[in-house]
Amino acid sequence: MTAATSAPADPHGPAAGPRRRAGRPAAAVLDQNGITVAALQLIGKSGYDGFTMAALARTLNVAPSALYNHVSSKRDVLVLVQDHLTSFVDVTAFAAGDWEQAVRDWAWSYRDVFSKHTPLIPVIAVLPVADAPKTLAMYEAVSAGFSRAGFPQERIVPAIVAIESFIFGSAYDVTAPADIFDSGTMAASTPHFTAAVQRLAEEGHDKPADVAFRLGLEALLAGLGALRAA
Amino acid sequence: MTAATSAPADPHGPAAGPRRRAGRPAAAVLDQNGITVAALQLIGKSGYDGFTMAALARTLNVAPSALYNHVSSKRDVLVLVQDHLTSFVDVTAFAAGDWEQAVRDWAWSYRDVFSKHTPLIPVIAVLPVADAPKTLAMYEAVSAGFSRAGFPQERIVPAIVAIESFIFGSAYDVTAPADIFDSGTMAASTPHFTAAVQRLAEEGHDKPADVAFRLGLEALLAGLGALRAA
DNA sequence: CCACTAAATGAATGACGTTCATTTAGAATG
DNA sequence: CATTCTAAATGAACGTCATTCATTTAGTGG
Repeated sequence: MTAATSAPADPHGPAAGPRRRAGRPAAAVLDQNGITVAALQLIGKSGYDGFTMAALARTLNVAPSALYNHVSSKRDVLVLVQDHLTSFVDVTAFAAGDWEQAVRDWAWSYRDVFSKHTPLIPVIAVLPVADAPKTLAMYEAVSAGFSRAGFPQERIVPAIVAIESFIFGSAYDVTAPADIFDSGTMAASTPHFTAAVQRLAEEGHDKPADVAFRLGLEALLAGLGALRAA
Repeated sequence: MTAATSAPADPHGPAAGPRRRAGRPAAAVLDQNGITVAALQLIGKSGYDGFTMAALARTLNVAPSALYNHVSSKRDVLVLVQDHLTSFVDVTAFAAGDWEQAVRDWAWSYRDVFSKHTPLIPVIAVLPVADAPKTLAMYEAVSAGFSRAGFPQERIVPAIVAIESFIFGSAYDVTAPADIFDSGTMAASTPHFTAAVQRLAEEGHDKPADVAFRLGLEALLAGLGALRAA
């Protein structure tokens, strides 16, 4: 359905073979990769509010409608951006030996990448992997690491999904306002919660989102690591 | 900023005291509670795509602009809906003794409620608790349970946040298409991942989202439970 | 030179959220 | 009872978007 889907499978990177049937016009001003890069730049400069098809077309010196020759919807552009971002997620540690440390590195970098792009989370979370080749490549690296670490085959996907779910939720946390737990006028009626918030504020020097992420990730690592073969 | 914020603190429920200074017109057709209930009904019938201010006004037999006397934006309506939904999350088990089972019950019901309302997740995840009294009440019940279970004070909030992050991410999973892990034409280049997906499909009888949620939740329970005082 | 085609154009469309000047109608005041 | 005040509702705008479509443009292979 999406342009990302309808694009021909491209196992050897963006520069596909020149297989065309008929006369072809001049080198196109636009292509999916150019749109993706321009979109990412625009989002970086204007945020997701300023990211409109008109603004994207403007940065490419093109009419808005021209985009629809290469992309079937705005959501399609977001899918392309999302997949591109995924290539910035660090999976290198899965090539080495230490499963725990590899998951740690992967999870932190994954969270960091998407905490700057939370509007993409509703897209990525339900996107078929076939529509996102770089995301699929990430899954391959991660599941290879799980497999080598002695994870039972039938638990690999659920374990990855569980960690990923935690990552997505945690990415939102990073963007939450600092006073999100301030009870305001209702503090008196919520003594336990208010006390807990207070104690955390006294104690903590790291950012609250990082404290929670570390705590949850280490718990997951401990709990999931127990599934590995001895 | 939001109407939920600017609404007067109301410690005794919706029926506040009749403190008015001057003449008051007839009983208003609209109020925040009525808007919230109508919004929830509309979302249930038409989904979040069909949920527009115009459609909401229509179900209330009112002009769209009339809504803005009681609510300052569409986001405000979503905040009201979100807070209302939170009252359907089950926290009763925290009153009993078993911390693990209480967290289990809470987490599953929390996920089930919001898996039908994933468009609210970007809202709820970064919403100050002061703007959502029922959500705050939930936190109070949960943190009281953690406290009684022997959790160190300074870890209570991070632990709740971690579990909640996992819940939000998992809520998206529930809505993912069944073929989300189908590698399609790229299966050959992702052998480990494809094999893992295959094994899960053979093995599993539960819904994949439930398998992943159970696995992650039990891991979190084990890992976080270890923090409790002996 | 011709025929074909992908790509770009520019105008138009239809939603949608939101604003605002104006009207409405009950309640308090004297 | 008449006046005055005020919250609430109205209906007509506005501006912003994503998206569509008939038409034009310009290389390329035959």
